Amino acid sequence: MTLASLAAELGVSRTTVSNAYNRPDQLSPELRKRVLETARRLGYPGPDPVARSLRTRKAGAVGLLLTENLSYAFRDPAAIGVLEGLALACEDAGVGLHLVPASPGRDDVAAVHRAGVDGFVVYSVPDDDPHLGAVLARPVPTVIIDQPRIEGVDRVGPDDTTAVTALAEHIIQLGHRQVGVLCMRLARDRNDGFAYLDRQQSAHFHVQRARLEALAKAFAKVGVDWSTVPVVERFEHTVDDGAAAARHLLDAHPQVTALICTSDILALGALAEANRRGLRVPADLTVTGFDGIAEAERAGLTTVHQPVLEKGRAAGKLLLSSGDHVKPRIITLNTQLRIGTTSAPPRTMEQHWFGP
Amino acid sequence: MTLASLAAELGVSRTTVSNAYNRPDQLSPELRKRVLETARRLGYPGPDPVARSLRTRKAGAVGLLLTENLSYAFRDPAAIGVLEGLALACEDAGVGLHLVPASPGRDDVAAVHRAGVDGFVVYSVPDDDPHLGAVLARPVPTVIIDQPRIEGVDRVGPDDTTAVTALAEHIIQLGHRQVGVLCMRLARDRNDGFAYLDRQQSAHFHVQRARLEALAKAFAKVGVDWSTVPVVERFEHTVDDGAAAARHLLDAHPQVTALICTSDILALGALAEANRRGLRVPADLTVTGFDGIAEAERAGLTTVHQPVLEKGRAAGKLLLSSGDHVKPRIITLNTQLRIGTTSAPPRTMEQHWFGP
DNA sequence: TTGAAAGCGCTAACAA
DNA sequence: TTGTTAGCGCTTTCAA
Repeated sequence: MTLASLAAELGVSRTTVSNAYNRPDQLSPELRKRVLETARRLGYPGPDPVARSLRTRKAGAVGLLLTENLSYAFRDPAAIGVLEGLALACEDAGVGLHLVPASPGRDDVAAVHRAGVDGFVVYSVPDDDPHLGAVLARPVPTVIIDQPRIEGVDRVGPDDTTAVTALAEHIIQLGHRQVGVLCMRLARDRNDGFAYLDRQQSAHFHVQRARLEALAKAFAKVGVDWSTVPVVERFEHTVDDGAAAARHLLDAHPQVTALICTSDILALGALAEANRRGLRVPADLTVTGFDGIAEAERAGLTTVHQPVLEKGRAAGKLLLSSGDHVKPRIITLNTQLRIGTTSAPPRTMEQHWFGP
Repeated sequence: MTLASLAAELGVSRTTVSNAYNRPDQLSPELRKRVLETARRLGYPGPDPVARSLRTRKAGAVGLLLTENLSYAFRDPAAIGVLEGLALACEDAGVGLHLVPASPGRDDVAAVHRAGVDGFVVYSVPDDDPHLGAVLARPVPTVIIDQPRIEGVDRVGPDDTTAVTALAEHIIQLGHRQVGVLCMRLARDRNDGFAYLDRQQSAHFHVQRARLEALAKAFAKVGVDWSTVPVVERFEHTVDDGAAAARHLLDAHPQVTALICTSDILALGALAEANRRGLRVPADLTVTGFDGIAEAERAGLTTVHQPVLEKGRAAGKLLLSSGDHVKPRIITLNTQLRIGTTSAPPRTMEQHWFGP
C-alpha cells in the first residue's frame, strides 16, 4: 500500500490523499473522511516518513554525537543531565533525538553519514575525533557542548578557566601548596597514570586542558612550580577509577594535602580512597570536584556547580533555532563555586594556629 | 551538490559515484580516488541519508517510545538502565536510537508517524496510550518492554506475578498482616491518594495491576481481606512523591506494620518518611521496594531485583533480529528477591516472642 | 568496469 | 476543491 495505490483505489489524485493527511483544510470533510476510512480498511499506514522527509527536506530529528561508550553517557549523572536537557528541548520542538551509534574504538564514521537528521549536537569529544569530522562535513547545523572549540561552530559550555581559577584560589587561600590533581582522559589513547606537562599541554580534550592550565596559572602566582605537581590521568570515568587514581597519587606523594579532581565522579572516588587509608577529610586531606552532581552535594563535596540540564537544553534550542543567524553563537553558562565540607586548611596550617 | 551533479562534473554516471561510496570493489581504485577527491573539492558531503533510506527501505534507526515526561526516563535509575541496555544493543548493530518526542499530555501522535525508523521499542506505557496505537499501526516490527501485553507483539519483561508473590510470602512469613501499599500511577489520569479495588482492578498499567493482584492473592491466602488494605497511588514517580504517599498512608493507617512499594524509588521515599516520623526501620516498620536499583541496594532495601540493563538489551536484540520469526516472542527475565535490612517481623510479633 | 533506465513514496507549485 | 506535473537524491537491476 502506498499513497498512490490508495489514491487509485479511491479514484482521486495523490494530492488529495496527501492533503487528507497533511492539510485537512484543503479538502472537504466528507472526502477526507472517506480517504481516511478507506486507508484504514486497506491497511494503509499513512505517508511514509522517509519519503516525506526526502520531499520536504526535513528529517524531524536531531542527532546526538557523543563519542564514548554509551555506558558512559548513562552512568555519569552530569551526562544524563545534559541528555535530559537536550531531550526536553527536542520534545518542546516536537523533533526526535537520534543517538548516533559511535563507539570510541571502531572508527566507523558511517553511522554519522547514515543518520537522517536536521542537525547535530556534539557532546564533549576530543578535537581529533573522526566522528566529529564527519559531522562537520555534513551540510547541517551543529552545536558543540563543552568541547572541542571549533572556529565558526556554535558552542555551549561553562567558562572552565574562570570556574577553575575560583576553585584554585579557594584552595590556595586555605593554605594548600602541596596539591595533586586527578583528571579525566586527556587523549584518545589510554594512560592510566601520571600525566606530565607535555601531555597536559597537548591534551586533545579542551576542557581538561583548560582546567589544568587554569590550575597551573593560579598556583604559579603563589610560587608553586606546576611541573612538580603530580597529575594522575584516568581513561575511564568512574568512582572506582577515581579511587584507584587517588591511591596511585597518594602512594607516590603522601605529602599532598589537597586533591583537586576535574570531576565529581573522580572526587567521590578520592573520598572513598581517603576513607580507606584512614585519612580524615578535610582534616588530613582536602578533596574537590567539578560539576555539582546531586550525589556530590549529598556528600558535601566542595565543587564547582554547572547547570548541566540547562546546558543540554540550551544546545537543543540553539540548534533548533538555527538558520536565522550568521555568526557562530557561543553560550557561556554560569558556574558556581560551592564550598562544602571536604575542604579546609592543611594540617600544617592548623598546627601553626594551635601550636605543636 | 548532489550525487548527480557530481557525476556530471566528473563526466561519469551516477552509478559510478554511488559505487565509489557504497561498493568500492565495483570500480577501479584510481577512479574511486578521483571521485572522492572531486567530491571533497566540490564540497559534496556524500550520499544523502534520507534519499538513501528511501531507496534502500532501511532507516538505520530504531525508535523508542516512552510516553512520559522525558524527565522521568532520565531520573529513574531503572529507566536509565533500560535505556542503556537498548543503546548498547543499537550500538552493537550500528543503528541509531531515535527517541520519539511523545509527551504524555499532548496526544500528538504525529511524532510517531514522522519517525524514520525500522522498528519501535515501546517502554512501559498504559494500554490505552494513543502513541502506542500509532506505533502498532506502522508497518514495522515492535517490541514492548514491561507493558502493556498486546496479543501478537513481542515482549520483554519480568514475571511480575511470580516476583511479587515471592516478596509477599517473605512479608507474610515475617508475620505482617497489617500492610499498606504504595504504587505508581494506575491510569493516565492523576490520582494522588487512595486507590480502591475498582481502580486497582481496572488499572491501565498492566505491571502495577499484576503486582497488586499478586499481593492480593498472596494475602488472601492468609486471611487478609484485600479490600481493607490501604493502597496509595502516586502519579509522579519520585522519591519525594514516595515520601508524601507514605505520609498519606501512615497518617490514615498508623497501625500498618509493613509498607510494600511497587518501586524502589517510592520505597526510598517511604524510608525517608519513616525516618522523619521517628519510626525505626525495620523495628517499627518494614519497607520493601521493587527493581533493585543501586541506590536501593546501598540503602539495604528489601526488594525484588530485575536486570534492567539486560531488559533493554534483550528488547533491542529482539527487534533487530526481527524478520526470521513468525510467532511473537516473549522473553521473561529472571528476578531475584533480595532481602535487605528493611524487613523484619512486626513489633507485635517481637512482643510475643519476648513477652510484654 | 561502467552506464542507462526505472523507480523508492511522497509533496508542492500551479492549473483547472 | 481537486488534479497535473515535476521532482526530492538516491540505488539497483540489467545491459553494454
